[in-house]
Parts: sequence; structure tokens; C-alpha cells
Amino acid sequence: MSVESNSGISEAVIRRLPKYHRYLTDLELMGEKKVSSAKMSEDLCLNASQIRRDLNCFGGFGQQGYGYNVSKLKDAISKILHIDRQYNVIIIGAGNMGRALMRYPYYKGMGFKVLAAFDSNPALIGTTTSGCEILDISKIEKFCAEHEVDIGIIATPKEAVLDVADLLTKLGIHAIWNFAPVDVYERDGVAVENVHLNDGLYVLCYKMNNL
Amino acid sequence: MSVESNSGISEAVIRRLPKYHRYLTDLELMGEKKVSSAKMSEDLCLNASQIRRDLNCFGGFGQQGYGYNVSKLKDAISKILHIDRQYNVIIIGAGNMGRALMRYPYYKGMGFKVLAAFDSNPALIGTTTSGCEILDISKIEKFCAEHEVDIGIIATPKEAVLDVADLLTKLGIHAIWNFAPVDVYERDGVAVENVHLNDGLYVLCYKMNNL
DNA sequence: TAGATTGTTAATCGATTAACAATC
DNA sequence: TAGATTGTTAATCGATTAACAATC
Repeated sequence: MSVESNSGISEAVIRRLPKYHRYLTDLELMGEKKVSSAKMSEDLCLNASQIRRDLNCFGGFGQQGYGYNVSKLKDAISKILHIDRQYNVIIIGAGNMGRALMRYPYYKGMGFKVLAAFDSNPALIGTTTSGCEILDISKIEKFCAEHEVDIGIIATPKEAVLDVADLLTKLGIHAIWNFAPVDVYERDGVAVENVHLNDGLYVLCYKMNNL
Repeated sequence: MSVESNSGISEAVIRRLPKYHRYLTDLELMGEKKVSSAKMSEDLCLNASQIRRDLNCFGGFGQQGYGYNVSKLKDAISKILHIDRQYNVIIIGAGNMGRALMRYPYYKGMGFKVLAAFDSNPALIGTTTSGCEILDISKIEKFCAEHEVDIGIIATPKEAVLDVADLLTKLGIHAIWNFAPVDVYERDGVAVENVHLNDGLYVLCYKMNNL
């Protein structure tokens, strides 16, 4: 519940939407036309009441006695998540992680387009990965003035993260997807998602020793 | 709250521990000897009561009137998470994601050792990334018999995920870190962490449009 | 001792689940 | 109409926060 959040929807609900979306995409691909909350509950290991309640946060997508229309529900969730349009992305930091994200295939088909990556390492500048060039970080300001960049992915060493986040904010980017192992907190009008892969790995270690 | 979980600690608490650990590691590096829950609260944007309560789930690490000893608390959390020992890791699927995970630098210094990767693509088999060989998937059974493998990372296309998870379970691996966009559910004595990068990206899209 | 800060109980808040009336 | 399944309210459960006594 960020300070600026204007919707009354809890983050827990929002974080389940992509899972519904993934599931409905699969169902659609398998040719299924309808689905009930009971079936979703079974397949997704979630309580059926919770699913109906989640969906009803955004309106009545179902039909009593029938269930939900797979395609319509999927499209509705796409709209709620705002993944029904294209986003322009840049990547800051073109080390292992940054270059992996340049190649990341899950963007494909969805509306995420990596325009360029930026780094300060002369050995990387000018090279191309997955058809996308690595530019000198000093060019970022001009680049952002000339392109409508929506999302900045941070994949720098952690020492640089705060400066990069400030820079992206200044350049008017709307969202930060941060892969460095430091938390970036929400600022001004910039949305932030922190991905801490190591944290998940540590939780896995805990789990495997506490089954 | 998995069925088999024998500790009474909630998952919400466990998921905050890596954050504490990261923070304490930084403090230690900066030469700080002690820290109070009030300072942690400010730096981590968490409620101080919550922090004290979290830590007290595992014993009294603090001292009234003083606070917490940084190094001792960090070591205690390492023990709780069981990240105070080495884990042997294999990666199944050596595509973009798999190879990126072979190079992933955050293992370094921590006790995670990638022994090998496995794939079925002849073009990849026999090649080496970051000093680690990509082997034919048919060799995995023999490999696991000869090595004590703790963690299996799944980075295959989603069609293969269920079979791979079953295989890893059969081979006696203790934990699965799944990067494919399908959920693997906890099974037998195998701990599972699903990483769905795209889900986070979708949530980011939601957030940036609902600030 | 006085001040600081933990450990822990009690109060609050929010999220999940159950139940059922509405309705297709 | 009867059966099915949603939408929604009420009940439960768990997590967070506040408060303060314990104690270093």
C-alpha cells in the first residue's frame, strides 16, 4: 500500500493477477471456452472464494450458473494490469545480468521492447546483444529525450543503484525494475519492483532444511 | 504454510530474513558494531515492533538498553536460513536463462557451487560457461548418483518442467529453484521456490499506471 | 540510578475463508 | 423449473502495530 496508490486494491490481490493471466492463457491455448472458480481453485491451489473475490474487485466478469469466459477474463485481466499495450524498456548495466535481460525471451509476444542498454565499460560499449546495442551511459540523457522510455531495468553493481535510480527519475522514466541486491524505494511518480533472486534462494535453503 | 512444515514460523517472517541479512552484511562491512530495531526500522522501512518480533521468533538475540550486535545477529540469521554451509547446484536447461544462471555472480562468496548444467541440445552439449560444463541430459542420473546434489535449478521451456521436476524428485534432490513460467508445487520432501520474473514485470505495469 | 532498548502481551488491522442469497 | 455457479456478506484467521513491563 504505497502512499500514492489511489486504487483501493490490496497488493496481495494484484500479485495474484499475473498467475490468473498465465493460467487463462494456457486454457485458451488448449481451446477451453469457460472455467469456473472451482476449477481454477483446483488447478491453481487457491481458495475458490478468494478467486471470486479477487476478480470481483474489478467488476463482475462471471456469469452465475455458468462460470467465466476464458478469453474475456484473460483480456479483462490484461487491461487491469495494463499489459495490453507496448512498453519501451532500457537496461542500465550490461554485465551478466544486464545482457541476460537483453536476451530474456519472455518479453517476446508481450509488449516489451528493449530499445538499448547502457554501460560505462568501454569493452562493452558499441557491442550488440540480441539485436540491441550497448551505449555509453553518458548518452542516456539524450537517448531518453529522443525516445519515450517507460521502464528502466537496473542491473548495475549495487554501489551505483541509488545514483541510477535518481537519474532515471530525473529523466522522467515511469517505472524501475531493479535486479541489484539493494532495495530501491518508491519515489515521486516512479513505480518500483525489486527482484532479489538471492533472497529467494535463501528462503529455499530455509525451506529445504525445515520440511 | 506447507503441509509438511514443522516450524511454527510464518512464511512472511522467513521472507524478511534475507533482507535483514543483506542489511547486516552491509553494516558489518561499514564497521558498525551495534544496531537498534529503531535504526533498522528507519533504514529498511519496516516497523520496529515487527523487526523485534521477527527476530524473537528464533530467540533473544538482543540486549535490552543496547540493541543487537551486528555480527552476532548476522551469523544467527545465517544459521536460521541454513546459508552457513555449501550447497551443490545443477542447472537443467542451458538456454539463455540457464546460461545466465551459470554465470550469476551472487553465488560467489556464498556457498553455492554450480557443478554442471544439463541440456538436450547437441549444439550446447560439451560446451563450457563460467568454467562449468553443459552435459547431455541423459547423463543426469549417473551424475546425481556420483555427486551429492542439493539444489536443482529448472530453466527449461515450460513444457518440460513437470517431467524435470519429477526426475529431480526421483533423483533425491532436496530443493527446486524453478525459473520457468509454470508453477511447481511442493512435493514429497522437496522444497520449491518459483521465480516468475514476468509476474513481477506485470505488477510493475499495474503500479506505474496506478500511482 | 537513569536512560535506552529489548522482549512480549494486548489491540488493531487486513486478508482469507465459509456461507448463502442472487441469478443465469 | 432445477442445477450450477457467481457475487457478496459475515465469520475466521493471521499478521501487523502499539504499548509497556522487564532489564541491561
